[in-house]
Amino acid sequence: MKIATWNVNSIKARLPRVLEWLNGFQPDVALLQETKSQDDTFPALEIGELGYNVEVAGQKTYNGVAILSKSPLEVELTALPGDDKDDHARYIEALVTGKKGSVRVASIYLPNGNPTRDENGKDSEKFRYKLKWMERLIAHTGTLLQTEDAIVLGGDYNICPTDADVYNPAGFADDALCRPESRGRFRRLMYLGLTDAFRAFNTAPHLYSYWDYQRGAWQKDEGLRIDHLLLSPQAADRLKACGVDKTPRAKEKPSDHTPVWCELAD
DNA sequence: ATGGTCGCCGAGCGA
Repeated sequence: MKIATWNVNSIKARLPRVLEWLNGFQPDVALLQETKSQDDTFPALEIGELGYNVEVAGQKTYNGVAILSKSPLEVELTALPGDDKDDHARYIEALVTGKKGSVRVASIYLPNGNPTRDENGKDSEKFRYKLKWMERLIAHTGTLLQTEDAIVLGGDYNICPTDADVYNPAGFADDALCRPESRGRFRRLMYLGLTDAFRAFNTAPHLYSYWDYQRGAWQKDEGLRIDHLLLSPQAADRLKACGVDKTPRAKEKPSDHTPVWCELAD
C-alpha cells in the first residue's frame, strides 16, 4: 500500500500536475495540503475519474487539506481537536480499508509561523498559533496511539527536524521552521513513539521536499525537508520503503513542494 | 540588488 503526502499549493492551479502524478505514481492513498479550495469547488470529478474516493476539508483562499484513496475511506475528523474557535482547514483524518485491515491516515497542514516576531521583538501571533497548534497535535496523537491502529500522519509539518534538513542552517536559525520551540515540540511528538518513515531509509543529510520558487532554489538544490510521514509502531512494523519523488517539482508550473511517499506491507 | 516568485483574487497577504 503506497501512501504519499504532497503540498500542492492550490489544487486548481495544480490539477494537471496532480492528475499526471496520480496516473503515473499510482498511490493508494494521497494526502494533500494547501488545496486552497472550498469543498464545493474541489475538482473531485476529475480525480474521481482516476479511481479515487475524495474527502476534503477546505476553505476559501487559504489552507485546505484532502485525502484521496483508491479503497473506501471513512472520515473520522475534519479538524484537529482542542480549539473550537480555530477555523483554519488544516487537518483531516480518515480510516482507509486495506487488505490487511484498516489504516488510519491524517493529512496535516501545520501552521508556518513566520514571521516569528512582532514589531516589539516578541513572539508573533502567527508563531504562537503554530506552537499552540503543535500542542494540540501532540495531545491528539497521544489519544490516537492508544487505538494501537496502524497510523500514518502525513503532511506539511513546516518543521525542519534538524540542521541536516536545511540547506542553510545558519540563515534559518530564527525561522519558525527551525526555532528550538518548534523543533522541541516536534521531538515531543516523535517521542510519543512515532517513526519518521523517510529517516528509516535515508540517513544522508540535505535531502529535501520543498524548494522556494525564488532565487533559483530548485536549480541550486537549496531546499528544506518539511513534509513528513510519521508512523505509529503498528504502521512502522509494516514499512517497506520510503522516498521523495522529485519528478513533479521539475515540471512546468510545479508546486514548490514535491511528494513524499512510503510503502506499507499489505 | 533591502529584491526575488507564486496563488489567492483583483489589493495586498501568505508562503
